[in-house]
Amino acid sequence: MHQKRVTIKEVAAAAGVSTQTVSRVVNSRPDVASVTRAHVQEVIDKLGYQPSKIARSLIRGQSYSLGVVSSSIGLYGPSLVLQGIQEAAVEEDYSLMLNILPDAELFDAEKTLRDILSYHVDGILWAVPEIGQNRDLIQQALPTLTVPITFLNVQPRPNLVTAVIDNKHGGRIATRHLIEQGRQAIGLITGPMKWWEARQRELGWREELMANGRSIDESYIANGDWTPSSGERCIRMLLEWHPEMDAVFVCNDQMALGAMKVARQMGRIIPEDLAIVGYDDIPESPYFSPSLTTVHQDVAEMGWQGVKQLLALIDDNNNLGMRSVVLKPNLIVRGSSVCGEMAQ
Amino acid sequence: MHQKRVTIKEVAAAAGVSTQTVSRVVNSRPDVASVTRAHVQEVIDKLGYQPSKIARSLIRGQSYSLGVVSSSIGLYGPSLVLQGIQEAAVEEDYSLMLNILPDAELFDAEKTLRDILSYHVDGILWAVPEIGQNRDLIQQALPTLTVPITFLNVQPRPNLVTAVIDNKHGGRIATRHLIEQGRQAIGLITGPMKWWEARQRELGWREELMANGRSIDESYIANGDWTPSSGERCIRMLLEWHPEMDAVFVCNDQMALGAMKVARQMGRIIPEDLAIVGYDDIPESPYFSPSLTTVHQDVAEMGWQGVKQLLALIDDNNNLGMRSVVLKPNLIVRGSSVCGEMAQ
DNA sequence: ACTGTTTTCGTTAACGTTAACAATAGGCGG
DNA sequence: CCGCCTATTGTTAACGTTAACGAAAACAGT
Repeated sequence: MHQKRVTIKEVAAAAGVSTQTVSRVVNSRPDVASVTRAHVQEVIDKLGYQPSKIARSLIRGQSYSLGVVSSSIGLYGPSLVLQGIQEAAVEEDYSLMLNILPDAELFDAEKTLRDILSYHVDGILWAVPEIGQNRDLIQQALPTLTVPITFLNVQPRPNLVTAVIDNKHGGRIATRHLIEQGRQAIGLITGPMKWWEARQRELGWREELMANGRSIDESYIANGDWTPSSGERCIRMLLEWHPEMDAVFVCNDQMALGAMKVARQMGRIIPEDLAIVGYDDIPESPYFSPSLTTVHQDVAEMGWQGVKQLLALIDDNNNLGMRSVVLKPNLIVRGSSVCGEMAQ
Repeated sequence: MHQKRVTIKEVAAAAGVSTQTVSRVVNSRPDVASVTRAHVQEVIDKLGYQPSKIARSLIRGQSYSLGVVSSSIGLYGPSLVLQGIQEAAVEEDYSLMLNILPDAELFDAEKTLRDILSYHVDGILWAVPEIGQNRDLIQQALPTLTVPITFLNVQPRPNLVTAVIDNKHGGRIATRHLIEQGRQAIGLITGPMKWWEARQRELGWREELMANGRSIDESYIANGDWTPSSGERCIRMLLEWHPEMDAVFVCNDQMALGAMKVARQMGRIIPEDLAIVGYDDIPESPYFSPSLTTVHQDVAEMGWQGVKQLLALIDDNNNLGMRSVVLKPNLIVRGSSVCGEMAQ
């Protein structure tokens, strides 16, 4: 029922030239007479010929496709990363082989990579969050890799090309803001501590407090798991143990949502009694009640940068220009942390 | 710096057999002596040989890869669809070539499809929302297609294989619920009317009202654009014009978030004065204040179904079993629509 | 006219794999 | 011991394309 592929041979036959000449036209080589070129092009258009990228990649040893390994794109961050990757790839005329791991902690890295490599991708983008020891899973497979690889949002390591966001800095600016607002007792609701990103955000909170001469009370920390319900649980715990708490840095917006809801139920007015700063700047956060002050990070840009790096690695495979990229997040101040005019 | 690909020839040489024998081992053909098979397998493992899927697809005319065209995966729905597609693809041992359109309304369908086809995909999944006339863009390119295609969440049409969610039904059950709660004046905040899904949800609202003998007042409708800020704008308009309104069906959760915020600011108590039902069941909606009653649809399942259909088309390309799939959404009742025990 | 240089085009082989067929060896019945 | 069948392995060609080389024709300079 479906049309058959049009091949270069059919075009050549129809145009009365050799396949090589057609190839030259397709690839805009200079050594074709302009009359011939026009004629061949005409036949190409008429037949709707489209060169086969896979045949081409066999002979050229380059496929103009990248493998992307991602995970949990149901979350806002990861799906934006993917979007950034795609945009950069399109711009550079690359296509993407996608592989979404169903479980970011437990996967067969070897199988995944082999699978991707069997499509002769020119490089691989590793966009899986660093959780627990999941980096080890891929670490072993690395030496067998036949193409360059770039890592997104993992702990930078020597000999690894990475594009990351400075989560620690994010934690610092969030905390700094609360200090500047005159808050005295600043709590913390973390993400799952297995996550590198979560640990960095916590570290930022610690460092900023210390830098301002505050002491750190470990019982000011509650461990969440990114979900709104964990935010509820954590804030309840914190406020019961420490009724004096007047600010909390919540390590993502979803938990902040849950935390604000419960805090209100417990009689706290936000931001007067309790200032909240979130993290991620999800599209909903400006419309929380009150609107949420949060840390914004350009994850799409991170994806974009990862692609750029990967292409650089592909082009100069002696890794001379190997550099990691670090992006800084920035703070979006809204009503949940500032008393007065910004309220509501 | 990177290892070279190990080819079947090297394996054959190292094992002292012909490439064909290696091929037979790799593909688990029966006609290999078990001694030979074991030996070859050993060499394969030692060298880390991975058959090239692109060479294989050239000769076999089947690549075991599917093209996926998606768009705006920054939204919750589309990214879940993608996840469903991926899961089904993995299960069926297919890989995905991903193409995310930066603009769902304006794109070069011809170029996109040609691009994907040049990788010899076995089929294409069209997961772009139907907006305005964007279906026409691809319609023209269809006859030139060399592989089957399946459409996700578009208006079902004859001769098209589709997997869709019954958005009209979603609109009906949302509205029915509000009627059952004894609401008298039920407003509507729509999505952008260019979207097929948005029109269906509106239609559901209309039909359900009519089925219950209610008259329809066009000024009870406000047109949003999926964003929370449009929800704010719409609810303000509706409540100013119709202070008697005691319920609103808001066509997605993000707009519902904005609407609830403004309604509260305007002095309405939810759900006592104003009941709200949303649509999508985003992860945040249980934690809105009050928690949001909403229509849940299994978009991942839709993606999964689309893959199943596509594979069926690939296998029997005379389209005998061509069938479209329609999934029904269901209502999640929470605090925003029910007075009493569910409050808060 | 002769040689050298371009310009233009074709031929051959190769990328990594498998289908189709051919070939070899061993087994078995007579 | 011969012919035939079966089990196992090898050979050749092909998938669609391009690199590398070669060849023909046109042109120019002497």
